[in-house]
Amino acid sequence: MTTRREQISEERRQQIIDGALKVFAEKGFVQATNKDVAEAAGINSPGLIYHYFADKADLLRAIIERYGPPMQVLARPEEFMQLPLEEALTQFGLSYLRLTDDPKIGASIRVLMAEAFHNPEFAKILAEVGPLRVWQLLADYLAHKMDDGTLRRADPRIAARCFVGPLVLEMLSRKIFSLAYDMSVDAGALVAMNVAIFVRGMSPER
Amino acid sequence: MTTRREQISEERRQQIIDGALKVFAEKGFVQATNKDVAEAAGINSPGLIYHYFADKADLLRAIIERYGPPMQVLARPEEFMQLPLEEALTQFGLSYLRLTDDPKIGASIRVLMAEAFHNPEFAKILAEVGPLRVWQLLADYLAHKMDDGTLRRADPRIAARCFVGPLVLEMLSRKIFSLAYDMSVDAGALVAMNVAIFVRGMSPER
DNA sequence: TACTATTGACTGATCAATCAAACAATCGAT
DNA sequence: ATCGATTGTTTGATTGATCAGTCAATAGTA
Repeated sequence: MTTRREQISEERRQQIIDGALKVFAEKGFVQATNKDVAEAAGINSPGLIYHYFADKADLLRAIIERYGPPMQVLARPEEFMQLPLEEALTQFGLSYLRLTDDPKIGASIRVLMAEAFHNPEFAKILAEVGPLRVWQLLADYLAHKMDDGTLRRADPRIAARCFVGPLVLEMLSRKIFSLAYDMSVDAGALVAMNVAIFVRGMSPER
Repeated sequence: MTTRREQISEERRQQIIDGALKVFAEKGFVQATNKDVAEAAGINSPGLIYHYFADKADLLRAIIERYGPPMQVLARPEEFMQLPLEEALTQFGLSYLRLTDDPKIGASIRVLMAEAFHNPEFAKILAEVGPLRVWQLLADYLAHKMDDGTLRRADPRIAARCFVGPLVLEMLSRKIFSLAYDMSVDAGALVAMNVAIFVRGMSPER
């Protein structure tokens, strides 16, 4: 049973996580001060943070747990493996780009990537639970489609990278680097074109 | 005429820039201390840095001037525009990936990208002098090839992104994130496959 | 009353930047 | 050549600011 007190306590905790996420995404983990976090979280004292979290790094851990990017495609890999080619690729592309539609997930990706930049250890762990697993799924799917003759034979890992590259670039430039201004390219159009090029480019030779 | 004194002075300056580049690439600009820089540069006092540079940010400026990524393709745009399709794309891809063969340029890209993460202002400037200009060149080339019937009609900016994406992803994961370990993919093979897919995928419909 | 939540003052550490003094090279005058 | 003056280089001690984390006191709730 959760008492009223535990509820409020949980809300406060969440409040602080969100404040930290906002500040970390803007200024980076190192430059964000506890005072910044307290202000963004709407609490009056930086000291209170330490009632809920062990230290600054613990805040980062909490952000990962709360907003670590999920990926819909990954949730049902067997289903994904059965989809026809164009549908699978389009769905893959769209869910990849839709990841950052939730600003909080977008912000958390920003924070985690920035952290990975300075910390190879962390980068490795992050890559393994995130992108690498997803790309492996895609590589497996492509290998399957090569086996049944829908696609021409090639190294499926390289092929997967060729398909995923433009998606990563889009996410990176738009959401992470906020470079939306002059290269206003529709996400849907990008995915459609990327799928079209890839499917034609990988169709079996005749 | 450069006196012996000016020579030594210039060497010291360079020494400090290299030390700073090393430390900034490893720990990030904010976390790197002047003491770190002095040690990496092989000088005995952090105070000396201020004899050669106005402040810490000035060190970053010096790194940009010294190691800001050049791009061979950009040097002779007219020549590039005249190349046949596969050759142009292959050359473009290889020079893109070769950028980071020089560890110092690789390190500087690391430093600048990490900085751009925390500073939208800086990100915009960096993007404009670097990637955006290169991608625009590619988009122009593709538009040209669409006009003469070598490629099918499409938005050249999106097409350019589809081609560049895998290259950026490769550079990012390999050199910037140091994720070389388990996905050992040859750069040449990646470029070749990316070109092949793109050329077939964008060839005119029959 | 007993317990938890909250505050803000405080501490100790770190670090960018300054500075005065020591040191070294260069050069002109003798 | 030698000397001293001048200029540029290097050092390490110091300063002042910032900030993560602590703590004792206070407010609020069951």
